[in-house]
Amino acid sequence: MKKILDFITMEIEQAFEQAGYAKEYAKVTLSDRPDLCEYQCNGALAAAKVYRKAPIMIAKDVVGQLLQSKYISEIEAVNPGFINIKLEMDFIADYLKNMSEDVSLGLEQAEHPRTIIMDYGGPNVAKPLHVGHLRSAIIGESLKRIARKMGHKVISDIHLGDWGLQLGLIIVEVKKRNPELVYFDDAYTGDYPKEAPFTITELEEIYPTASAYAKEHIEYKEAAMQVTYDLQQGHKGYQAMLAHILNVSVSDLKKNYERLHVTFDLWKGESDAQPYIPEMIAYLKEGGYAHLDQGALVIDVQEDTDTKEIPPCMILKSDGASLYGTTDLATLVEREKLYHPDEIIYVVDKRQELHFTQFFRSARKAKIVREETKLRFLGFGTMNGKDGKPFKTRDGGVMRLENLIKETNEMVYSRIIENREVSETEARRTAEMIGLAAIKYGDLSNQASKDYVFDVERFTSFEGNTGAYILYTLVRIKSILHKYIEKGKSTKEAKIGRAHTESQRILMLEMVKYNEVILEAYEEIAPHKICAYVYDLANAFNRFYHETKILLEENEEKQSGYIGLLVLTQRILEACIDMLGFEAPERM
RNA sequence: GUUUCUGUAGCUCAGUAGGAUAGAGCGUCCGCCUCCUAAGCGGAAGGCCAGCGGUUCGAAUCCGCUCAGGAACGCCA
Repeated sequence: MKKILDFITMEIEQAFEQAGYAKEYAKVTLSDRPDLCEYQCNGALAAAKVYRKAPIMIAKDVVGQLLQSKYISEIEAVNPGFINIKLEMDFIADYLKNMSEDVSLGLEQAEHPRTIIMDYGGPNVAKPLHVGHLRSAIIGESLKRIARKMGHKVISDIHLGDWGLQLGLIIVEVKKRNPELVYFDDAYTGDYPKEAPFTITELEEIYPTASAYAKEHIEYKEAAMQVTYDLQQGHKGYQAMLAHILNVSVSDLKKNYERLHVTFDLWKGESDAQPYIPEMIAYLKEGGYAHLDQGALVIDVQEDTDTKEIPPCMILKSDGASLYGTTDLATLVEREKLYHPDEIIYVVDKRQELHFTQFFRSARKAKIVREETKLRFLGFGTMNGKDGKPFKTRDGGVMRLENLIKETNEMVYSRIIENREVSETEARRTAEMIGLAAIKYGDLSNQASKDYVFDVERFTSFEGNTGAYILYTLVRIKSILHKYIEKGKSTKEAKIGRAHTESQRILMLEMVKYNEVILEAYEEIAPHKICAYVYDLANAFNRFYHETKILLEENEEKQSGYIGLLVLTQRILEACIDMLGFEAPERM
């Protein structure tokens, strides 16, 4: 379905041409003076220079062409040269009718669906999820859902951190504690046990212990580096150990991501890229893309237009071990081979930006990706505490994600039982839904690239621009529709008609924007635009709700129109929050 | 040091392509439940858009400088 703006722009373009001006000036935008008009065109102001004519004259010429229109009810040229537009009511009503008849609510489906790999999550195995992982998961999940709604094929990959020194450290520590295990017996040739020699709880303790110990004891660290190297060279016992670490860790991670309603199509990790590395290194050397520098293998990525020095991308350390640049490139080799993506989006902490420019340039230079493959880096900002410093627990430690969710839900729960009389189980279940909405909405309503303040008090408050407000609006709609159906009426027969009041018209104008808002959020990889929209829509609805007695309305046609609006508003809100990654309860 | 991001109401944030009177929420103050969930709605106060200069008919937005804060800067990821 065409966007509402397309219809109007089309007409205005025609008018510009008929009046003798270039149609490039016919850009129509939402009005920023809603008291004066609904849409506006500022093209006459821009055109004034070129045509050496007063902008108001141009505007008047254009308006003169548009006195008859299917879409526009009022159009006016205003000093110094604005063109103010109000829409035809029947046109709005028809547009909404068409939206409700479409499964995708009139959202234009991609003509040529792209295959997009979304790389987000990126947790380390053997380490519990903490708040640092929250943003990547929330933002990435939302982008995935938005792109899918637009009709694209999205493959999400968690890209586990399961390679590198951390593995060596874990293995060395396990060896220190249980040297008798078969994994450490080089003479052993049999099968390795299926059961892991540790639980997730133990694993979570092993890594920090080892890491701390390595800082104090150089020979321990060297042993870990050796083990890392051996692992990378295919040491059987260590490989088996890695499999255990992965198993234990992944099943725990799955549980936690599920709680966030975050899912991945692929649970690949850095280790999966390993098989591609030797061949890739050979290719990079032979092609002359990489060279030795101070003993390390690097790819130069400096470009003439750079204002700063970009250090080369390091492929192999001087001891021959691979590092993150290596695995990232090798992962790209695999992705090209298996999925042939049109686009890859990395949702990663913005502090890694330099690494990603190095890595992207290397990939391009060495032709590891096709020229038309788009590589995008969405760097997100830090999640800070109320003090403006990186989020910590009360005693200054790293906050585990589990605990953050638990605390949020707890807070929401206590607010629910303050306000409503509900059963314990319902209150708990509702608290989980609101809690998730609170966290996600709190995060996504900020621009991803900026740092933001995570304030549980504010996010879980039941007032103002919060996730709970959106859910509450939905619950109100559901409640009315429920009662309407209880009266024996069917919502399916409801027909959207002309607006009878100002608040109804405002609501309808808000609904009509859905299409363009989602497209914009997709193109700019900006979920916060959906948050802003969903808030405006909820606002417009609540105002309408307040002024309109829907169930008491006696005029059948009016009531039918109201119900039609409610049903469509519900569908739009639900589609939006689905793209944000949460859902609404039946009651709250 | 170099590079880069950020600076908008007391606080947390929006601000669409350079356009009309810079918008929300929280907090403060004032109204509104005999009526579909008041977790709501209406209203008021609150701004030199960090500062200075430039481009333009017109700047929060573009350019330059200054100030303040954050971040990155080859063998960690």
